[in-house]
Amino acid sequence: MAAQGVFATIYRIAALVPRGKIATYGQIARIAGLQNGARVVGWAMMACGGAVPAHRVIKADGGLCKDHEWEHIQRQLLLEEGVLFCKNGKVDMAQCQWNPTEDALSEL
DNA sequence: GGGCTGACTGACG
DNA sequence: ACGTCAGCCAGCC
Repeated sequence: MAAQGVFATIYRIAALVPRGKIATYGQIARIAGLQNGARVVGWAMMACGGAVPAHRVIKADGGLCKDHEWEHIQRQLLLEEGVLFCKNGKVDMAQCQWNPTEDALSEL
């Protein structure tokens, strides 16, 4: 896989995230084969154009993108999917962080 | 064809 | 706890 670049792999992984769960940029990057390619993932999400549930991809600290209108949309979508939020306004990663299974990754 | 930028992360001072 | 530095890949000038 990844013949089209890490890009395709990232989309593939992001699409595997089930409804009501979330994953971090770094997590997806690591799965995609990148050790510190979180930026690539973030950029991929920006360019996804809705092709993948980018709203399920958040920062490692449970927060959304620092300052963007997208943050509001993301939070709203996550709430609709049943993702829990902490008092600080961050995602309850302990409950909603996606735990990728080997079976799911084998489809990559 | 070279260099900068970006929805990030983790380590260091 | 906060600011800075370096590392990854693809797209744009």
